[in-house]
Amino acid sequence: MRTGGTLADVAADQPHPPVLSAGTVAAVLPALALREMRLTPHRRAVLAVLEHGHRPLTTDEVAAESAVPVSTVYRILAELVDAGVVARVAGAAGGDRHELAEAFSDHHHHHLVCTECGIVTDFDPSPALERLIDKEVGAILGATGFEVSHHVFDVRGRCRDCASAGA
Amino acid sequence: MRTGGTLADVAADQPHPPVLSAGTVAAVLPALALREMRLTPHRRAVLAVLEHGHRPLTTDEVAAESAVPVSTVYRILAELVDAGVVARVAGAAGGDRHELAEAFSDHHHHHLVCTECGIVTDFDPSPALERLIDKEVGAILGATGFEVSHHVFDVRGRCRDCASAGA
DNA sequence: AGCGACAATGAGAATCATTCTCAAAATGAC
DNA sequence: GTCATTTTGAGAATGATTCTCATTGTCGCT
Repeated sequence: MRTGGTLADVAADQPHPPVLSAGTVAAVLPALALREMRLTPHRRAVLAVLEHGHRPLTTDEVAAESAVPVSTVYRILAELVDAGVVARVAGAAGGDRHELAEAFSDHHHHHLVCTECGIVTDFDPSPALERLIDKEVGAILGATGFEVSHHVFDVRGRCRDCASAGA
Repeated sequence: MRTGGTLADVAADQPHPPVLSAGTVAAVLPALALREMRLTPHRRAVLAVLEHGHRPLTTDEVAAESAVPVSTVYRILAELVDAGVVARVAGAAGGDRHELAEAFSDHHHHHLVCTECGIVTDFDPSPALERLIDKEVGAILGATGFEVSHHVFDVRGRCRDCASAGA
């Protein structure tokens, strides 16, 4: 083989398993090391799928795209959530979704959750909103004794597809 | 019986099932009528429990306090969510929770979700934050084609009890 | 008061996502 | 290489939620 192989040919050979970016690898390794966890091929595959998803994915989506067995995906996701590398996102329905934790991803963002098909998309908040949220959230501990770890700001409704299809 | 019965005695006979307030009944009836649903004793009991809970309750909590069979509670909650009378709240774990929808409850509020024990408490946002959120959310449709129905602003962390017990 | 149509109920079966189990395979240290 | 440890994976076990369907309750009508 490989006679007149082009880049496209190579890409066609591996349509599914995406590759984990070097930057993410560098960021993730120390976090895993803290827990004495290795960056195994499977974990790498799961992270790669999440990184390339650019939106929270269901466990099934991760399993399908990473070609890792379901039971292993469940375990790996749980471990990664534990290690703080992955965030669990409560979607509309059809099971929880996961995405790279913000510290390992590009930026702070929020979610548009479609209550019809359950898909979740990322969207960026304005800095002004974030500043106000942070201020507000900071006051909670004093007022209620509740120890804040982070906040979730989701917007629910119908995604463009469901809105145009539905009515 | 009923010889020297006092109010306290009567109360002791029905410690659990709370009563649905007249205001809520008035607000809920038209919403049910739209769906040709009746305000049956069971539905009334479920709503009463939610109204008196003052925080999102799990299905089991509702079943236990309303003395309505579990399978019926599931169906009733689903119907009421459908009718827009009840809101489903994604808690930390241990199943979804439900509370009266904002339109039928006292006010707009958000949630403090304890990631340790899963309990969810209501808290009030500041008007300034709400105004900014509304403005921001209003811009989403134009920018993304996403048809917003409402927003969810949850704060996650450890409740006072778990924080003091845990460490 | 009686009837008929339909809404509501509930006990248990069925389903579905998630977790657990445990033996086999991979890895890293020496 | 060899050992100790971590990771994996197929399937069983669990637990929450949904479904089924025969029974019961309710409303409108007479």
